[in-house]
Amino acid sequence: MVTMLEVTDITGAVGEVCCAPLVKEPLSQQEADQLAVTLKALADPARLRLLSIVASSEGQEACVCDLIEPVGLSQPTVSHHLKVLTAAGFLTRSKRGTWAYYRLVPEALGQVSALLVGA
Amino acid sequence: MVTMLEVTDITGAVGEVCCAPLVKEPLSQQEADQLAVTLKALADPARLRLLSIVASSEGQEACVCDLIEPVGLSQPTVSHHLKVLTAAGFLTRSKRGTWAYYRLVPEALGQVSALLVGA
DNA sequence: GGAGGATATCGACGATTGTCGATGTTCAGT
DNA sequence: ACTGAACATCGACAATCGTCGATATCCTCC
Repeated sequence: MVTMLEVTDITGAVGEVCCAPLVKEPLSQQEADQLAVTLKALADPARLRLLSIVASSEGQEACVCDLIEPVGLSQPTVSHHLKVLTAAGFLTRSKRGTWAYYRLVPEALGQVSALLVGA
Repeated sequence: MVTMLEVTDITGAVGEVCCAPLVKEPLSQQEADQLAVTLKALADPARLRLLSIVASSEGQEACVCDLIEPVGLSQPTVSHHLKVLTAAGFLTRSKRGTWAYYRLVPEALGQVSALLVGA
């Protein structure tokens, strides 16, 4: 069975669909599939909150321990959401000691935004 | 059972979450829920293709009969997706004779885009 | 008013998703 | 080495989603 999470180590799929303005010409099947995968990663309340918390932290990075309590979900669930966001290219992960720090990929949201509206 | 489609006649939820830059400050639970609903409407290959076909038609509108064959799905399924897009505020529906024409709401995508990146 | 065409709704089905508890893994300090 | 802490993975479960065929609704034209 092929699950979405198998693309985890692709290190971000946001940039792969490039410069195809949604409103200008019809999307191909592949373009639509790619963009849908990226948007699906964003289309969840918990992930949106996690992303916004990371984005508004100093250095635009935060460790998992600081994210669990604000979103009010279990640690495995938070870990899962962070993995999805990372696989989609919105976050990067770096481990320092026992802690895992997730940092925002600044251009990622902008690229999605550019795909929706014209470039 | 409460389904997502019961909000069909809300005539668009895109504008309701206003001016909350995702990257500036953490989203509240309600803001995240709203934005997630809107993004979920977008996060499907078939709907993205339908939206882009409508958007790139003359007058940015198209009737259902012209949409079925390009996306390669059954008529009920296309109808369903158009309803979701309309409920989310990306399309409007107007019936002329036997035909139903769906037209792009031009500002809708821009508002979502503005929510993702800074205003 | 009956027939046929365009679209919407309904009911059902398999597939995917979000969530959790339990467990595994890796690292720091003693 | 052992313990405890931080995080990831696993397996399971309920809920949601995308899709279809069948059917209902609405309109036009003869």
